Amino acid sequence: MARIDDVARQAGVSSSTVSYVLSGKRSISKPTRDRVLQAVKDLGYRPHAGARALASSRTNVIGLMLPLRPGVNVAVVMEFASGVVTRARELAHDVLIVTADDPDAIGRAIGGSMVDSLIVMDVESNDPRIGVLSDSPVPVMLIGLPDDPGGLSCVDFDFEGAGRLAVARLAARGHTHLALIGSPPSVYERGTSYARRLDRGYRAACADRGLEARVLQTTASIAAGQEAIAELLAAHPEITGVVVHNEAALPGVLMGRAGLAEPLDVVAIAPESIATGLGTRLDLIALPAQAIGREAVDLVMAQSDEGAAAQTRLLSPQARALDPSAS
Amino acid sequence: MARIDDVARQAGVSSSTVSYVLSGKRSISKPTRDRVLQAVKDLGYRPHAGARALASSRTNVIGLMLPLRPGVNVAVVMEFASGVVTRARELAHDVLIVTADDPDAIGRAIGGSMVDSLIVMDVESNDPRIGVLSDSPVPVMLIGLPDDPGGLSCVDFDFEGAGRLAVARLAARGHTHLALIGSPPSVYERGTSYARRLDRGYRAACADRGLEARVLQTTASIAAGQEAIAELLAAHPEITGVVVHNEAALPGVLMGRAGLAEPLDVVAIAPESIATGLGTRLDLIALPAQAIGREAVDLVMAQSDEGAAAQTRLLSPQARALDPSAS
DNA sequence: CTGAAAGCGCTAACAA
DNA sequence: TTGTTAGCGCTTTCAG
Repeated sequence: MARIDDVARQAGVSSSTVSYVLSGKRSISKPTRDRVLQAVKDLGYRPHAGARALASSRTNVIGLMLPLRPGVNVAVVMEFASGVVTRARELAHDVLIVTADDPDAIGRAIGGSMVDSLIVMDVESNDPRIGVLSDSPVPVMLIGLPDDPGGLSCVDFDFEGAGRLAVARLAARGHTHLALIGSPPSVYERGTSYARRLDRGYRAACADRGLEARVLQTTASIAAGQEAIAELLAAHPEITGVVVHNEAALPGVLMGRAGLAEPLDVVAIAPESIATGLGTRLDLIALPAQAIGREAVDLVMAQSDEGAAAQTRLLSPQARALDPSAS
Repeated sequence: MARIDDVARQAGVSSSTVSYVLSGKRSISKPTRDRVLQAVKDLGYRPHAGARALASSRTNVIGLMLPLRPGVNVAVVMEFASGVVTRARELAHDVLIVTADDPDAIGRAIGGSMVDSLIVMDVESNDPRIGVLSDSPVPVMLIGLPDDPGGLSCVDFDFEGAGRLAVARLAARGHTHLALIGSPPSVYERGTSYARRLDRGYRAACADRGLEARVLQTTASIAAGQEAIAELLAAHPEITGVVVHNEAALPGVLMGRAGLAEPLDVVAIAPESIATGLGTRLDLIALPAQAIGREAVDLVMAQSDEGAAAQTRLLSPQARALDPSAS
């Protein structure tokens, strides 16, 4: 592997000049720059990431802490992650995976100066990691919204707004008896904030309209979705509209709906890529997971590069009718 | 952040002793070691990853190149990835994500000495990356089986065997008219080897038994799965058994089956975690994605640590009846 | 506009 | 069993 001195010699300059050409931190005359870049290309020179990190205390790597425990919806996780990775690459950064269940991982990544910043996914209302993260020497970005962010930045979807919007959509179409087919009980119990926030928005919007706010916590499986519909309509045949916030159960709900005599109006909250995969007509409130991932990168980079302050950003919900037959 | 000299001073030893205690590359008397470890703990010392990489030319990071293009089944990708990440952590390694669509990524990761080895997912029959990877200075492990591995190691599922096994299962249960609901046409066209290999095994096993080998390339969506069943039985009502190798369409196939008058025997090839999520009885040939990920790590580490030779390993298929109601 | 040289924090000979 | 020391390859003052 060629080193910086090889490039310098080949271009007839000093190694510092090569460094400056590559970093652009100093103006270099065009002829010199051209010679250097040519030498870089000729030799296939790649700066050694470790040496660079050691000398500059910057790694150009973002840590991404993601949940790998059973029960999380991997498709949704991947959607966020791909937003992070894609945006990071656009900004010339790489992404190091840090698994959430490794207790020492945070320390290793941050303390070991492996990353310039850290994005933490799947943050719960009362997340035990927040304490450790709060006095991290590098900027930390939470995806999710804990009860107390402890001074850390957060990005997330406005789930409360999404719950309200879902009810508004159904109410506007004349429905007066609704239900929410929600996250699994385990997710509620774990205190995952998005489930609670969606619930809150849904209930508030129902209350505003004097509607009864039924909620069915539903296991994450297609079968559970089917059962939920059957169960719901058996107990409450007057229900004509449901909100579904459970990606794994959604197909089952739609299957259940297909078998009904009376029409059932469904508003789903899910990433668009997942909803379109269902190939069904659907009123969708798209969970912009990719966009949130990208936003997380932008915000955390602003903090590490420009020393921007911590902030919380919620992305607003937007509904759209999905109609695969129309495309 | 405490540095190695701080630890050395605190423990009353030299920095090299600290280094040796931490790496275990030299025997250290118990009292000395204890003092060092105590100092490490007291100061919250973390070795600087870059400095370590620079001095030792080892990063303890594995690169994982994964497909992020639209159309890949993220759930399946994540399954492989989680196997890689989990196993890597067990072996005290971290994982750096390298996206496949970034043409320069391989060079940056390998040339920049960011990783000790590279695992490449979703390798196609005639993958253009193989050329570059073949003369990589670090060991490379392919997940997938190209026509010509170019001297690189490969791990994959024995899809051909899985195709044979699926037919054997159905034949053993007395079926004589079968069909394969396979990958989307785009996957076949892209030359993704697993689709072809499964196809080959399926056809061979059919041929062995004098059965007609019908194949329906199916789009990756639930709706497509439903349509596939309808279409298939409309054209060939004599079919009583199908093999499904299309995770996204599988739920649709099962929905379609539920609506039939005659029973339809289904053998699915999919990761177990995906199949169990369906909550249905199912004859499953589990695609051991996690195990493959783990195996990839083990093999590539054997290469980088012990200089083991490149090799190809295919994991054998195993069938099992899935019955959620029984659990 | 360019160069020389002092580290960044660690590992691994080489010595003792 | 432990210490001394010369780098690893780069960035960035400080000089010119």
